[in-house]
Amino acid sequence: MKKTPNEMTMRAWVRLMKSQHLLLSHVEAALKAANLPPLTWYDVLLELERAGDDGLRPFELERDLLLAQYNLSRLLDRIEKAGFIHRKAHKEDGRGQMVSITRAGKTVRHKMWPVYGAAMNEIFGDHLSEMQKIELASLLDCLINCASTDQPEN
Amino acid sequence: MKKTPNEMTMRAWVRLMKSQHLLLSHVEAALKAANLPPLTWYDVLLELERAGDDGLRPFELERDLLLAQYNLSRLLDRIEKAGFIHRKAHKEDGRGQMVSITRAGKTVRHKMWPVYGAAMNEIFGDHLSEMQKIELASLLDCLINCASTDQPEN
DNA sequence: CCAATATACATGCATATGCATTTATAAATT
DNA sequence: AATTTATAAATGCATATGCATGTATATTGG
Repeated sequence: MKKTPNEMTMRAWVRLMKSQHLLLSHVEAALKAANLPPLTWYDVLLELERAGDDGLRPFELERDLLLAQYNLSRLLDRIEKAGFIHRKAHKEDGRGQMVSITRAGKTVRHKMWPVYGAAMNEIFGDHLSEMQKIELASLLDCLINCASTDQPEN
Repeated sequence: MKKTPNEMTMRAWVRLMKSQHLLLSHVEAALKAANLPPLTWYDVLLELERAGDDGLRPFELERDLLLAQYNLSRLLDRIEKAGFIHRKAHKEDGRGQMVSITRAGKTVRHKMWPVYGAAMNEIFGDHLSEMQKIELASLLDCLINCASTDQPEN
């Protein structure tokens, strides 16, 4: 069924790409304006904060955040260099490591959230009703599930 | 009204980011697997093909494609180097130039479309009904309009 | 007409991403 | 136990992106 998309498919596709781009740029710009790290750092820090003191293995972060392995490896380098995470060798698995958030990491994440959240509301949350958000989330959820099951990637 | 987003806002936000990421990766991977240029090239080539023989000014492309100026400048470098576009000085505006698509550019765009289209259908089009696509497009359209009017960027 | 400012585009430098490969260890197979 | 295969993570190299600034021309306002 390798057909070419119909009109409505293309319209929805383009809007999805464009809206995401606009919304993400807005939030990134807000963070930058506040002299805070980029959004990816927030995602990592949040995962780690939720994971508790033991932290997570990089490959777990990789799956959760949909990041490529080499990409995450270097992202962790940067965040570590900034002092927001801590890496140590894994006790049992000699190949691996444990990544945990530091106190400074928690602090910066807490400083990021109001900026992130406000920007999210401003560009997104405030423009849709609760009902619309539910509909949107449901439509996208369908896509995400299909994509995750159909596709080999992740 | 700098409030923190509510639960539904966050759910919808995350899904929007995640779905776009999954869908886009799928299409990019399909193009790469077919030894074709990335999606951005397609967008540029399509705009130029639609624009006709005279082509477009870079700043017009910039607005249409939501690309940063310096970013577009280098993108055009690469596409030009590949022989898919042609740049020449603008006749009246000494600062500017005209960018037009070459025959090879048209050819490659035509080769890209079936791959792009098939991937789009596979990961997106085929998983939503026409009605759902209309709903989705409409919801996103609202966001795009708000973002474009609210925000200074573009 | 000329100085000040704005617009169009390019570029040096830092950072980020992708790809392929490498290193190290673990698990599985014989 | 030795060999193969799989998994965890890092890295050299190419490409892409962002930021600030540079260069050239155009426009505006005195």
